[in-house]
Amino acid sequence: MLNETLTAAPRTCGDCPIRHRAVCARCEADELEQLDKIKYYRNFEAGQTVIWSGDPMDFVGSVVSGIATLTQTMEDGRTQMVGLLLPSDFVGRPGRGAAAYDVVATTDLVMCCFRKKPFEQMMNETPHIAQRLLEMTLDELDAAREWMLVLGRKTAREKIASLLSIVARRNATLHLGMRDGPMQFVLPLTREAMADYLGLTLETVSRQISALKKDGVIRLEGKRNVTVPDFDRLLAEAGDDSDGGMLV
Amino acid sequence: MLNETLTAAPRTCGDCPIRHRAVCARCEADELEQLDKIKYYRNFEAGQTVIWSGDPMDFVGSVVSGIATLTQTMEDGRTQMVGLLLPSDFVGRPGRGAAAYDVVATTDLVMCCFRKKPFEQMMNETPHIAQRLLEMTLDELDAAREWMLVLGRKTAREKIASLLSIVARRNATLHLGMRDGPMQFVLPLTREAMADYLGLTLETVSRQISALKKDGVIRLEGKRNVTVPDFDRLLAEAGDDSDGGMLV
DNA sequence: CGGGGGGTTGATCTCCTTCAATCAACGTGG
DNA sequence: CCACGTTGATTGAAGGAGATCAACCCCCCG
Repeated sequence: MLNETLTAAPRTCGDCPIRHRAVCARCEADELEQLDKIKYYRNFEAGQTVIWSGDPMDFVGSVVSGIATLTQTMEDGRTQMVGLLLPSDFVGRPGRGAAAYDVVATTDLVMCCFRKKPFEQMMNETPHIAQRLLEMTLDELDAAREWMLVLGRKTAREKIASLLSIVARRNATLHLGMRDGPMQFVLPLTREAMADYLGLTLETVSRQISALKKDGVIRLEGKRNVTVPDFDRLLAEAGDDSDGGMLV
Repeated sequence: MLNETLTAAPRTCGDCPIRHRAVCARCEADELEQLDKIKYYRNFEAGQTVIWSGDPMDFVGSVVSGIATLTQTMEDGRTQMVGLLLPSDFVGRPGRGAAAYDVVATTDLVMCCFRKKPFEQMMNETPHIAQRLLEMTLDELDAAREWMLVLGRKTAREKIASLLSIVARRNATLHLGMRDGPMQFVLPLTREAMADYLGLTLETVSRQISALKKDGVIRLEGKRNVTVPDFDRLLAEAGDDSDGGMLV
């Protein structure tokens, strides 16, 4: 359960835990070699800002381990998370000079960065990268649209249940396709981060989590360790149909 | 002002009003010829459903003229719009067998459809299509994220102002880059569609539009014709900084 | 003339926010 | 070792923005 994230950069692409899921997933050996020449690792501590919105970006890259958030902020300080970056997720937009969002490390973070200019050039030459990036972007677009339903139409309780089910599902697929029985996982977000994700206040998040606990939908050990005794029940609370809207 | 949309399909790709902005934008003459063999036009009347979520999709395509909406619906009937499809926008996801969303024609609609299988094959062979689709998908993702801020953190009044400013801006860029002076445009959506877009009820939409009118932010002729005397004022009401968060 | 779709407006209710107090865990320095 | 501050979280009380329920209008069309 622990140690699902490395804390150090892998030595070579062969060692890389995200080798088969990141933007480089489809690359051949020679293409990896090319990428290797323009890549470098960067480490961030929990809480550190990776990029400020509006700053010039001279790199793009992948999350190797740890979790980061993508957020937008209004002048008066209201903030909305618009992306949750997990290992293998891609950061940055080829062709864009400045960052559009704040990127903040939620946990300790390792990123595999590519210098932007040469990466863009490689994209034009080797279709494997562009193909994979298209696939990943389409997936993100689907996730964003799913989230628009959550933000626009779901109640606070449903929002929390939706977030929990998403984290739970991701955890299950990560850890060798859910053995049935109660699922357990660690919430990677503070109450405030959850509120920013769901368009709520942190007080409401806290209240609804307590309510779900009281109603037996989830169990808690400490603040972060969640157990879901009945996943279908959680999905029902999220307002999803029980097959979970699988799109594949 | 009128007749910005054709009501009939173009005869050839050369005539096509979206030739330089759609998924085929980067194609060479020979590639267009190839596309021509797998394409066909379809017409829909206002209100008609183009695709039902969950239905098998044997085509993908572009909006040639008219407007369509992408919506998600929960079992109890709550619906959230997750995309507004304007001329040149792409419909469908290569690689996916079934539709993930309802697509409904808001106005009379002409679509340029490609049979899915051969289109997917062309995508693998000609990078121009995949490149353009990636670009378009990244733009859509940015739009979706902008919308997540609107849905999650803005007030009803700000939501309406945001929607109006988006429609206004699109109209301005379409019609030869805003001559300054009051902008005018036609709202392409009913109050109910706006509500579905913004995560509100149609009553709230109506009230807030009335309020913006009373406060002089907009003027109305009939229900649909909007005049914006001071665009910066509208942006301020939307909670955007006056440069409009340009990302380029 | 009747009917229906789209829109506006009013009254009431409710869910979530706001403001505020309290708590537990943790680290730090005297 | 204990007082103190900090950070994340919980809980309570009060208020408000928007939902809900409902009446009504306008206009087009059969």
